[in-house]
Amino acid sequence: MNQQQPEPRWLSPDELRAWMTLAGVMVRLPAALDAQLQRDNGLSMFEYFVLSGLSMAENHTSRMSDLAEFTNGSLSRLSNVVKRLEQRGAVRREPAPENGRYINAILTAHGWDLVEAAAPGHVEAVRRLIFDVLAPEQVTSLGEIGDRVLANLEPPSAWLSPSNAGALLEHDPPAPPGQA
Amino acid sequence: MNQQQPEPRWLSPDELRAWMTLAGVMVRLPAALDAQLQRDNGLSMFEYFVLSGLSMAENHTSRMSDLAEFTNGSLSRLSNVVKRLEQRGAVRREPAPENGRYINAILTAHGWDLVEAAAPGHVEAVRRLIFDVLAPEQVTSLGEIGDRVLANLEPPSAWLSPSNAGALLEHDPPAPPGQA
DNA sequence: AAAGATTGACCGCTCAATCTTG
DNA sequence: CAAGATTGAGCGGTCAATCTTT
Repeated sequence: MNQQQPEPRWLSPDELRAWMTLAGVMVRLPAALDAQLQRDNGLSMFEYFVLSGLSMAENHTSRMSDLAEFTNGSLSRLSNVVKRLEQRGAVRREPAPENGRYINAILTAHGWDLVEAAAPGHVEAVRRLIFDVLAPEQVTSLGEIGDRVLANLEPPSAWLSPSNAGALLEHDPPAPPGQA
Repeated sequence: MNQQQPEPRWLSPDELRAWMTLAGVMVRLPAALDAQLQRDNGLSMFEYFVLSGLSMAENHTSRMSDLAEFTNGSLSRLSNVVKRLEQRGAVRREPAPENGRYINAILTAHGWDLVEAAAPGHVEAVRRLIFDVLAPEQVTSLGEIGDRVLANLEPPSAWLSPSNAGALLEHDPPAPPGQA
């Protein structure tokens, strides 16, 4: 006992500033995008990602687990959200033919209309809030930085199906609004 | 009527990838940092920012509005959180002497102990999850990118006191753990 | 028994309404 | 009456327990 713990490596001024800024972005940017979607289309960003993910998936169909991964959400959160989307007629669910444990979420025609209506405004907001203020090389840089950080970040335990990750997006989108 | 709406400017493949990555980071990074603080110190990141902000403020004191700005939170959220922190004995509140409309939040000795205990682990997590995987020039780049995006982002309406913004951090920190 | 998914109780955030001070 | 702050109702997310299919 009485083991001396190592002096913490504090952040340099540059790092501290970058971190404070990043913290601000992580809070305010999603809030701004959520506000736009909610106001114009009555959707949360999470709901939009669900519908958008399905719109890009083969046969507009995706297993709940894959969809959870795609949306960066827990399976239980997704389950709740999909239930509500189903009540709104935007999605339906059925067990996968090949294995009854898997549940497929399927975009309905009405769900398609919802994404299609929401996509332009959302993409416009993303463009205005992010890419319009960045130089092209900053976009590249942002992508690389994000990739590195994300690769170092395991899914917040209790999310996710252990086995097959990322079946989504491994083929090309059948059609628009595959935009995010 | 029948006004033709402009064809939406979709995202380029690079932009789309950057945005998907960023979306992942915005969800998973806060979750990871929250998990560390919760597990090791029983604090949410928001609570930590509150205590940390006070620890850096003059006399360990800050107006509720300034603190809300600093923490990127709504005044009402802050009010609820500070109430709980007060019940835990980490903070106390009193009206500002010069103007009874202003409420000052003040860090207690116990609150100081809490931040001091939590800071090393939190900073270590920030370092491990972000700066350890980035080259120095990427840190610079991240800071610039974040600044641009943030500058373009007004506070989500209903947050914030209209007048005096950012009284916090305009003087130098009295002491550690001023490390965010 | 394990994987995939769902459920419900708890907790915290949001929004609008309210209170208080100047 | 306006600015600053608080309150409470409603809603949505989390976590652990449960259900179902293999």
